Amino acid sequence: MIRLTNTRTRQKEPFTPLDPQNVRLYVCGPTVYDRAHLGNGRPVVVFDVLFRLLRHVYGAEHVTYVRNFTDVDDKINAAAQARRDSGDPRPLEALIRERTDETIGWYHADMDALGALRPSHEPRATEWIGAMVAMIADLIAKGHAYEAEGHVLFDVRSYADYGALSGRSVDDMIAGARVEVAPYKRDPMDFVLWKPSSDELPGWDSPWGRGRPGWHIECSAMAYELLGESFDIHAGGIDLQFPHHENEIAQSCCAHPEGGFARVWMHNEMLLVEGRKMSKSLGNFFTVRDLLDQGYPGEVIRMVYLGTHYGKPMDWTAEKAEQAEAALRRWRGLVAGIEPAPSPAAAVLEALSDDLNTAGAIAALHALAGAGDAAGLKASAALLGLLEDDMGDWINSTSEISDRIDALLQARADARQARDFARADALRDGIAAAGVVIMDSPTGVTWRLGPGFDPAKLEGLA
RNA sequence: GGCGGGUUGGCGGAGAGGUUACGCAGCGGAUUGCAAAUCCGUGAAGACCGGUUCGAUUCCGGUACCCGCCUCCA
Repeated sequence: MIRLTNTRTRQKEPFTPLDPQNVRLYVCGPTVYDRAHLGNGRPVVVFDVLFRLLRHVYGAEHVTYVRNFTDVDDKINAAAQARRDSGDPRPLEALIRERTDETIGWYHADMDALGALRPSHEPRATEWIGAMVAMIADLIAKGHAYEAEGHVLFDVRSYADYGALSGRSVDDMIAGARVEVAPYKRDPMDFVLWKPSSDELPGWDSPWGRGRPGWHIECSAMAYELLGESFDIHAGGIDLQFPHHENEIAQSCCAHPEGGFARVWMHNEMLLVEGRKMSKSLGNFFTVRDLLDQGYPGEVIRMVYLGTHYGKPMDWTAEKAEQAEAALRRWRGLVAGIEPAPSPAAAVLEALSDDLNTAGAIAALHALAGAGDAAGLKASAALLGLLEDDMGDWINSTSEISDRIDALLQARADARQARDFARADALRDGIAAAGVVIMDSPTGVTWRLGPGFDPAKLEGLA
């Protein structure tokens, strides 16, 4: 029995799919204007574990996972416009498409490196404009939206439950007084479904003239087309709870009052770096690719993400990465060449079933490792997307490095044989300082690469 | 101003109204030429003030501090 914290009800609830033959999950994906930063990776990994858990429980072919690409956005437009200003003669639409194609390629590469399975569908907003226009027209027809000065706006006063997800009333929000008031809005909280595009901006023809969709409508339209008017789980970062998810609910429930839209809402908490909010001004802003390029294996980053429950803020620290790497190296040594057990350990499955308690699941993995249950460890770790064969390349060294280390260890062995302990210890300390863990045993010497292995430090040792 | 979340041992980080979380580090031991690795053992906690209870770190209320959202944002 899976239990999930439902943001909508603020309670942990037993999860019962609408249709166990087709469990449906929607996660808000990235706006594709740049590399995914570390914070973007957290929901991807967290809800990838949810995807894996659902596949395990209901069968891989009985879970549908949709994650969108937002490729209509002013930042994308600006990036394309900048390219055009610098002399690129191609039309804006082509430049935008090139930019978003490139960014999606990066996104896939980076998320693949984190061990995230590809969703069942990854719709791009620009390919579903027709569905959005249809939904907007329907909302106007049903009296939930209105046209004003080329814009189409959602009428929040027409939907009594507006604000229910985030626990605010329209009046509360207006009292907050930071709402941008446009003269054509009936209510300051009304939000844009469609906005006009000038000639320098991408646009599509619509009953309201050439324009482009507002941000929120794409998720409503694509979720409806791919998952139906009711589905099981909608997830994303807590920062999306308001206004994005609130607006999605308003649009979807008004357009399809026969359905309930998402039954369970899940939100992951934000990410900190060394205890502080990640921001460009603090100089602690980095992308997943930055970390990968610095030599942090994707699997290590993934393990750090999963070390904190998704509902709490997660602090990225170099120390955590080091500990995760050390544990993974030990575990990979343990499971090398081992066939996974037919099913994951009950303790791991129970932890994950309890509101995706990944930290608890990792503790259970430690217990399996401690008990020497390599087959169980490998099968259980797979549920978390860890210790999988295709993610283990980072653990292996090249034969060149391996030969170098073997040669140094042979020199040390010779020195020990000659009882030249000063030289033997100097070699040992030098090898260890490079990040190689040396393991002496009665049957011989073995070694493995430890955290922070730096092959350059092996140079100069002899 | 409005809404929401958090505060656990040296550090990270879970569960549970009463019984060991777990990991890292530390300490003791085995082992070692000395170490490392490994194995065995081990001390240490729940912001503050009240309340409920036989009993609360776990439930309720308040205080303090921290954080997020309310504007593009995972």
